[in-house]
Amino acid sequence: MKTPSKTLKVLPDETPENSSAEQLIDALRTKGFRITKIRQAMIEALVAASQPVSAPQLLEQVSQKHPSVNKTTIYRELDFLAGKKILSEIDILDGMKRYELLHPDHHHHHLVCTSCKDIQCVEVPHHDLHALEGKIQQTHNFTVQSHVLEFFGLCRKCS
Amino acid sequence: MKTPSKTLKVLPDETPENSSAEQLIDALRTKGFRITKIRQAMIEALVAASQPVSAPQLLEQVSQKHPSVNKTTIYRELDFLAGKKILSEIDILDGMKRYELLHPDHHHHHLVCTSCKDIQCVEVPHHDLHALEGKIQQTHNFTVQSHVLEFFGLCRKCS
DNA sequence: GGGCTTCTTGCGACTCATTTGCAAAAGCCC
DNA sequence: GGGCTTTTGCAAATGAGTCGCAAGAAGCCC
Repeated sequence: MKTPSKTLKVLPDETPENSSAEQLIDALRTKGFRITKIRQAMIEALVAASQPVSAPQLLEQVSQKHPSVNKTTIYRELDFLAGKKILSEIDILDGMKRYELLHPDHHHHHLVCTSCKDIQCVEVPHHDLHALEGKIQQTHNFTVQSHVLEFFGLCRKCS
Repeated sequence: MKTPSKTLKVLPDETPENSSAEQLIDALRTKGFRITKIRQAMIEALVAASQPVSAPQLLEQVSQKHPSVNKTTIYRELDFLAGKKILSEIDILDGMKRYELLHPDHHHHHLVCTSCKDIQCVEVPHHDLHALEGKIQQTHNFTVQSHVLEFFGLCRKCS
C-alpha cells in the first residue's frame, strides 16, 4: 500500500477519459440496460457538469434538448445511476441533493462557498480518515461503510 | 502544539449539568427573552433527547403536553435557539435537519447507522482536521468556516 | 391587579423537492 | 415487424420548511 500524497490537489474540471459519456453508456448497454435519449442526455449533462448538480438543474438542462422530459424521469434516472455506482449523492445543506460522477479510484470532498454556493472539489489524503475509521470500528463496535466530509466557508471571490 | 488524546471517547447520553433545561432557560431569561410554555417544553425535550431530533419529531413530542402547538412555532423556535448558539444543526442526509444541544467546549461528529438510523456521537481528535483546514486555506484560497464530518455504517446491533 | 409594549404563537395558505401509481411509449432482441 | 420489458409522462400526493398577519401571552411599570 502506497502512501498517499501529502499535498492537496485541485481536481481538474474536465472529466478523465475513463468516464466519458460514451464509455459510461457503452458499459450500461453491455450490462443490458436500455439507452434512451433521456438517459443519454442526462449522462452527457453530468459528464459535462463542472460542479455537482441538483435534480431541478438537471431537469432544466435536459429540457433544452428534450422539452417534454418530466421531472419524475429525472429523479428516477438519478436514482438508477446512483444505484449503478455511476453517480454519488452529495448534500451541501441547502435543502436538496446534488449528484456528480463517481470516480471509483478516488474519493473526494468539497469546499462549499456559503456565500456564492460555488462548490470546489478537494482530494484529502485518506490515510488519516482511514485510521480514524479503524479506531471507530474498534471503540464503538460500529462498521463504517462511508463518510461525508465537507468544508463550508468563503471562496476566493467571496472572502 | 500539544498532541490531543489518541483515543475516541464515547460521549455520555446524559447531558452535563451546565446545559440542563433550567440553566438554559435562566440564561435566556437573563438576556431578556421571554420564557413561554412552548419554549420551555422545547428546551426540556431537547435536553432530554438522547439523539439529535428533527422538527417533526419535536413537534410530536411537544404536542403531547401542548396539543395546540403549531409546526411553524417549532421551526421558528429551532431557528431562534440555533441562532442563540444553544442548538446545532446536523444533517444525516435523510432529507431533514436535526438539532442537538450545542456544547461550546466540544465539537463532535456522528456515527449514523444506515440500517436502524440510530445516531451515536464520537469525539474526533481535532488536530488532524485543523491541520487539513489550514492546508486547504493555503492551497485553495478558501476560508474554512465550518465542516461536516459524519460516518455512515452499521451499529453493533445491526452488523 | 390593570394596562402597555413587544415578543410569540396559531392559522392558513404556499413553495418546492421528491415520490407514487398507472397507462402509454420506446428500446432491444429475434 | 412483433413481442417483451424497461422507461417515460402525467397527474396527483407527500412532506419539510416558510410567510404574512392578526390574536395571544410575557414581562414591566404603575
